[in-house]
Amino acid sequence: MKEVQAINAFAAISQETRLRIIRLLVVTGANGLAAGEIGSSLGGVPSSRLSFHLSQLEHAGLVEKRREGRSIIYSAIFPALSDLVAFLMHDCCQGHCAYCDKAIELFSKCEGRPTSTENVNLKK
Amino acid sequence: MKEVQAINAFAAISQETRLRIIRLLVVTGANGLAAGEIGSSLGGVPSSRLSFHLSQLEHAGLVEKRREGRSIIYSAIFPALSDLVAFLMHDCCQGHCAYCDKAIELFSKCEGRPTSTENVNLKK
DNA sequence: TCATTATCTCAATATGTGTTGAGTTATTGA
DNA sequence: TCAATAACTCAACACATATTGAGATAATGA
Repeated sequence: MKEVQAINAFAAISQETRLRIIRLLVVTGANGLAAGEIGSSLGGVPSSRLSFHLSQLEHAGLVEKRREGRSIIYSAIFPALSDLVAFLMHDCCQGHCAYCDKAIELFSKCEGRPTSTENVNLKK
Repeated sequence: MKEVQAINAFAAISQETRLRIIRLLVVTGANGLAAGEIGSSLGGVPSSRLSFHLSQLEHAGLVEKRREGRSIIYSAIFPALSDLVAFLMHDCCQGHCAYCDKAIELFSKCEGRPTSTENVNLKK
């Protein structure tokens, strides 16, 4: 991940509505939610505002959309989120922080689907 | 962590100079760096600008400072960074993503000091 | 005490961002 | 084809943020 991308991504989520959208989509997972459902989950965000923020998030590379009938379904791009975290914590303690190293590795495995604890093996 | 704090933190790191400062301080670890060292590591940021950005980061709760002689030493607040990541990825896949759950747990253990892999145990 | 170094504060300016409302495009079912 | 629904685009305004330079404060060593 490049610095500009990281800056754009952080800028995207440093706004109330957008942060709420992303957190909602993180909980929702890979299936995503229709724009309208997002708006109502967030307590009735006006459509023009919602649309504006969704396109900001899309531009920042954090969400993607697909059309399904009348609806446009938005979902979080999980690798983008994990790259973002990795960029922030890169080389923690000069690369000698085993906690962060391992955490970054685990995040990168998330694909927006429920995972069983059995898949989580700490030894490489 | 509250939403406002998260928004302020993300806003703080969505600016080139500040993102670079934080990443530098993450690599540096708990010992921190003097303001002047930060400025020169970043390729000569003018002092008034550096000072402005450091105080923004401090306000956002991401760095702390202490005086040592003439210098003011800044260091990253590691728990704040891990809380931030946790806030973003909270309840991933409705709380059924074992990767993210574990990653969040590991991040929270980082204290800005090198860690040996022996300390990293994935079974609770 | 004085000069020096390190860092911060402040005000002015320029630039960027969020919100709003009106109007537009796309899809569906009658 | 038409009405209804879902979502988007655009322009205008208000507000927030970054940069700059000048000046202030704090600690050190001679």
